[in-house]
Amino acid sequence: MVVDELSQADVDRIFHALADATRRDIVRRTLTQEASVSELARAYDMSFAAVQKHVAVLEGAGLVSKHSRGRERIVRGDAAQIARARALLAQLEELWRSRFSRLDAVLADPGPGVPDPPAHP
Amino acid sequence: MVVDELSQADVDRIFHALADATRRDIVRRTLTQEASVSELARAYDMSFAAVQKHVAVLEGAGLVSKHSRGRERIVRGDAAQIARARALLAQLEELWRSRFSRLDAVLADPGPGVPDPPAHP
DNA sequence: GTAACGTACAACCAAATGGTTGTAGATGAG
DNA sequence: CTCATCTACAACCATTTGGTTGTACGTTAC
Repeated sequence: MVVDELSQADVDRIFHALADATRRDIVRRTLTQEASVSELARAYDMSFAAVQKHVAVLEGAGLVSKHSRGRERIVRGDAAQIARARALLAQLEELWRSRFSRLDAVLADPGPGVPDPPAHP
Repeated sequence: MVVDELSQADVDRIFHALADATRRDIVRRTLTQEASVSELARAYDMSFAAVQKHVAVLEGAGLVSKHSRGRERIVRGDAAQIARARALLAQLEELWRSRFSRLDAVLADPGPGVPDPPAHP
């Protein structure tokens, strides 16, 4: 599979979730070591509820998952979802590398530096 | 340089700019072939001003650049900025792959393999 | 059992977002 | 010159976002 099934709305959610420094830090942290929501909340200068909301945004984007452990909710970063986002960007770059394959532009505009224009009888 | 100088606010802008399907499409389009703002505007079901705003967001994030050509403003996608965003995601993934190397007890990290576990008498 | 902890969720608020319309300035075409 | 085109930008509006506080509930510790 080149890019697995991600709707535009899914991609919207992923990039939106990554467009916040606190959320990126939560992903970074929970990728290396899972943590409870309150452990995360202690790390940032905002209320518990605010951190809870950030985690919810990340979870909605599939960038972290939560599971229960006693009374705690353990948050774990999902590297696979990040890999999907990276693949999307790689696709864009690939599109750029192949930008000259649009040959119909050549017909209208031979451009400078074309030493040997094709003769057409 | 591993990651060139991008402030957190820069990264915020890049991912926020990518968190919209119309904007991603503009990037896709202008990566393969540059286009004027009005050419772009014709492609979407919204006002010229709305497209103009999207282009401004992309430009603020460094994902496209604009230059004048007569009375037109030509928009061109910037693959280098996309590469930077991709590198950030790659960094996160790398962090994940090395998540077991965090043995903070091991101050002088001997690296993977741990050939000689310390004896404690 | 009771108290403390961890979480969920609602209600509220200021600011940002994404769209609109309208106006005005440059530039190219006839 | 005159007119149409392309762009910039302001003003406005509904919705979303990112934060707050407060309340309620399940779980662990004592």
